[in-house]
Amino acid sequence: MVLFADLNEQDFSDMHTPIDDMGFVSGAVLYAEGQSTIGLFTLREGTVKLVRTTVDGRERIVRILKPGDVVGLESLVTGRYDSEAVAMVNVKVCRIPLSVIHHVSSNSPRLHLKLMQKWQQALKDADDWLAELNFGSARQRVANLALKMRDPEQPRFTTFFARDDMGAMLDLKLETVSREISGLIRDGALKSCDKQGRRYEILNEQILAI
Amino acid sequence: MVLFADLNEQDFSDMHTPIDDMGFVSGAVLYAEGQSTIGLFTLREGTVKLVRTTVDGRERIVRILKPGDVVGLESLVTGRYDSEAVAMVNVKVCRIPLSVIHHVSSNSPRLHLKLMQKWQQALKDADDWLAELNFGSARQRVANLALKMRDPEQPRFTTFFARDDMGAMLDLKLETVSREISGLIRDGALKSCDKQGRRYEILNEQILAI
DNA sequence: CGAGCGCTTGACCGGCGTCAACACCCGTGG
DNA sequence: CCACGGGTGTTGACGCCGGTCAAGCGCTCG
Repeated sequence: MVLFADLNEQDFSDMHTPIDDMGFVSGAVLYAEGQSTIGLFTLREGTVKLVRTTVDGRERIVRILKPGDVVGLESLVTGRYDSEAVAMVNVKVCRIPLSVIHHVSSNSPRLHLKLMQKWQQALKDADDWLAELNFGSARQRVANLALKMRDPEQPRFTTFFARDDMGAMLDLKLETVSREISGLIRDGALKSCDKQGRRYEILNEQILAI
Repeated sequence: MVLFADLNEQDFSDMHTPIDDMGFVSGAVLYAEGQSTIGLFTLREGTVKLVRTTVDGRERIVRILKPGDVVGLESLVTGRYDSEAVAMVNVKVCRIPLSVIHHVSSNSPRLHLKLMQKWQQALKDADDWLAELNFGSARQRVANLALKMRDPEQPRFTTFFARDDMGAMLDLKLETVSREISGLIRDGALKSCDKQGRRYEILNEQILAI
């Protein structure tokens, strides 16, 4: 498991509350911005977007979580969620009550370390997101997203999202995203693999890296 | 102190390594991106910018740290710094060797909690930075920065930075930043207090909040 | 087979970037 | 005390990138 991989038997025997295996369908909301905590989630399958709504009602995607990430980490400290979490596809998660984390982490240095690593990773992801995806021309943003979303097993392929989601990630309008993708295809950097505009093959990495 | 406020005598007696009180002049580099750790810093006075350099050589300011914040938290986990830290004014910091943190934190739940709070705050700051300052028109970005940088004691006043630094924060060119500030002054939202263009009085909060 | 949603493409316009000149502050040295 | 020079902030002119509005297409699912 994501958080409990390094625990020993003593640690496990300290847990009394059950841990729920849960599923959410695509588009389902795991929790809302500002909602008081119902525990934290470890993501087993699928992708989750963290969304913030600005005062003027526009939605901004601040991060994408992938399997192995923890969803709602901040509620461990504040008891509230800082953003909305939405399943981007059908996802599988484990819900862990805060009481379990609090109880075990005060006794297990191993869970402590794991939590620290999750915090560090989340912060790095956030900074990467800002530095790589929200800087420079529209072309560069889309290209960087393509590189960021490469399939770990098959690096020749990359997967995109719905165009308005991509716009909310990159601070671009969906039309601009669409145009830039078309441009990258024309320039021979990408090739479309499906008809829904999600999966692409990377033909020329150099062009994307500019 | 920032991290050790809640510790008891036992915790303190566990520390053997000295903690350095240090100062950096404006513009000095506390550490470089990728550098292996020399400990973490708690910021006592002044402001520090965290800078990332993109592959094509442009600089991006990912966050501003203020007194009470921890500088270089990530090195606690990875042993390296994820970004460059630069003093924006003359600053005073405490340097804490990692060995001290590691040793005390495995014995003190109080330090544990403090660290967790620092991680949470840093992550929230990062997400806020993205959602509030890097979204929308140039005018909105500058206005949001003005609100974010209000003086805690005298909320009527706010302090800006060098124009190119502001550009690196907001992903704007320095000329655009300058123009938008002038625009806000023309519209009666701000009033310049000094001749260097750093300190401004907020005359109309409504205009800034748009 | 038809309706609806999402993606693409086009035309046009405005906002921001670019390049340049200028103003102002400040430190330096005569 | 003033003259000078460099650094920083401001302002202007102009062009281009990306936003806006709109139409059209193709997929998917009823």
